[in-house]
Amino acid sequence: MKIATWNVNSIAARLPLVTQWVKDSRPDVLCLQEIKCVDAKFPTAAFTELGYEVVTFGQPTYNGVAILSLHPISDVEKGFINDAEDAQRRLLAVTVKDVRIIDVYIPNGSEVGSEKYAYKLNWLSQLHDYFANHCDPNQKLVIGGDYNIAPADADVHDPIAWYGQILCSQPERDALQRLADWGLHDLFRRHHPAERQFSWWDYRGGGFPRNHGLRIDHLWATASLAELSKDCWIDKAPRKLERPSDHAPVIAEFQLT
DNA sequence: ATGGCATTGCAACAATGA
Repeated sequence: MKIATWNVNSIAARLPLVTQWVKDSRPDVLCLQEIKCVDAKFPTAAFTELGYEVVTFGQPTYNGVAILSLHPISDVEKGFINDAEDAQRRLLAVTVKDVRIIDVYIPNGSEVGSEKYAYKLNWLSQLHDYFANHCDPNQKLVIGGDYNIAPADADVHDPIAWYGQILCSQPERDALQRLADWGLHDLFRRHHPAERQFSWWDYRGGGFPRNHGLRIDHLWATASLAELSKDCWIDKAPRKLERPSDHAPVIAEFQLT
């Protein structure tokens, strides 16, 4: 069973590329972020034609998450428990084959010290509480998404240039560590302890050809599910195509019936 | 210090991203 995550930076702009990748890769589950459209405008039919069930939690212009699954989806939860109606749509949880799957688009944070940075740290705190109060570290659970945090310097092309900057600052990394301490394991690192690979490259300044990237898209799993994981990898191929997302998909394979 | 590139909503360029 393959579970994948991909920040597509607008599903409308990326539809041909995403459907082609889904046809080629056939993930059992795909968590999408930044769909940037309302639910009614999500191209659901393009994926049901490929055999997928689709759940969306969209909003116009910014944010929005969706999950595609080849297997039946149950127990859909949208957003945090006490979110206001107009809250930013960044969290979507489903159950597929007894695995709790949580799709997140963690806020970017703009600049360290900014209002958006405070919002990001608060959102991360809410995410921790969501796990602490609402999930069981002993269940099979995976959280996939654009975390907008490079967990360590090994996840950064130029750690000196990025030192203390947004996506790399210590408070962000500490917030991520709190989630890890709840009981989550970085599947890419588990299978590739020393590899320097990235999942996002800036559109500007030839970021991709120069491999000026960060590893900010992740699949983290509870221990019982991590034990069943066979590998986790980043597929750079779609980043090389015409009109790509600035993020590459991340995929984990599990030994599940 | 700034822009660099891309997307959306709007119908020019501002907001946002990372």
